[in-house]
Amino acid sequence: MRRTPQGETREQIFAFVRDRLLAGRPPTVREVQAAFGFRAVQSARAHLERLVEQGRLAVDRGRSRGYRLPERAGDGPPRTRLVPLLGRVPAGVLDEAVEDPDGYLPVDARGPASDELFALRVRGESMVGAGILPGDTVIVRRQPTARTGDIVVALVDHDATVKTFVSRGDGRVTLRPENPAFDPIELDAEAVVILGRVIEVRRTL
Amino acid sequence: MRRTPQGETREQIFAFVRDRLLAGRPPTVREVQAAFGFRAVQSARAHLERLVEQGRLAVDRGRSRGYRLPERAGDGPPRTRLVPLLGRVPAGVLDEAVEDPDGYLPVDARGPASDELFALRVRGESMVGAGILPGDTVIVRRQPTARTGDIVVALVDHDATVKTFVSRGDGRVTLRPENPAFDPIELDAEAVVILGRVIEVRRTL
DNA sequence: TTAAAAAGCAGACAAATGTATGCTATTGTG
DNA sequence: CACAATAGCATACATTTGTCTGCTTTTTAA
Repeated sequence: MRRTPQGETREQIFAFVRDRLLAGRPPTVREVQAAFGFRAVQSARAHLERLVEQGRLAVDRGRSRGYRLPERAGDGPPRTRLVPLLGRVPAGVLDEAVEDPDGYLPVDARGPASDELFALRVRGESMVGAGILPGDTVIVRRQPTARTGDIVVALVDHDATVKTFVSRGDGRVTLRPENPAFDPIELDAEAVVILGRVIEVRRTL
Repeated sequence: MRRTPQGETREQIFAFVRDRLLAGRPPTVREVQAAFGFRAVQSARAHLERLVEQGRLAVDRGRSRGYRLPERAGDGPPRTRLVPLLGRVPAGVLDEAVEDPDGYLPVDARGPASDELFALRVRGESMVGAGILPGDTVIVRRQPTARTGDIVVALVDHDATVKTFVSRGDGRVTLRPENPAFDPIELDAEAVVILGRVIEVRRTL
């Protein structure tokens, strides 16, 4: 029954449980017991219940491995989805490309439906002015239209390209690169095939 | 005993389990049973065991909620982890900041040392030249040292800042902004407190 | 056509797991 | 000091949950 200073063990228990939860592996009370060498289940349980009282943990009563991180007000827990990473988009046949992705990215998709998202690797330097570098990955929400200022993925000459969308009053649209070294692309509004809008940019270093 | 076409239900079960696992909430066999309206536990269990045979799921035998995503080498499904998003880092006490995060981000942590990650929101324009804009989120691997060229999070005047790390031969280091409007910071190598290295940059539009 | 595989049901058992009660010893505080 | 709060132990009990055996019906393939 060797004791530790007040609250110290509890901190370690919280860290332990938290790491387990972040790793997607909620622990049982007895796993906590074992991890800290308690000889009684209740020793672990008392700590856990205390953490719940303090609001640092939440719990599904009666369920196994029921301890969870409390959902902070406003934003709930991340709703992670896997989004297909497309190598290239062959001439607009998006559905086929989605069927055979290069891989999957985890995305916090609390907003839109998960099947309306896909990811694309950026080629070229035409968007460096917007902080989008070659090799970056963009996460795109599929939608056929866009508003001025949106960064979109559009089909130009049977190839997907990332540009800023600008709607002009005269029935034409501009796909604007964010790089003075590139020229804007002007098209008839009807001729523009928009695959979707960029909602996130990622870069792995 | 209404049947579904071969393999169809199994796909849905896999998607269900996968989503639960990605959300950090491994389901029980009976939860799968309930989710699909099976009248027998074994119906759900048979599907799950089949998915394990196929290598699409892994399982901790005898443990409750023991089904997991298999960790394949190479390009298997992403090993998603939730990484704490820190609002600010008060004077180097990183552990305390991790205890009370602003939220969590899903990260594909197939690489090494996935439990040493945290995320930070970038303030200021000092790194726009590297494609890191104000408001961007950086994902950081905790490490006390860095190599020249690494983009690091360092403590300068009790505040966390993102800069490019440059080690010079004379026992001093430079924290270099990637923006000509900012001046480099020079420090003694011993005086630099490096919190970690930036491994990913994210921007939500 | 016939056999094997697949999908599902029913019921039961055993292990894992959450929960409760009562106890001792230590620490902190008015 | 007295006393409450804290930390921990021991044991028991109830629920949850994983696992198993045997069965029926449909689909697939030899």
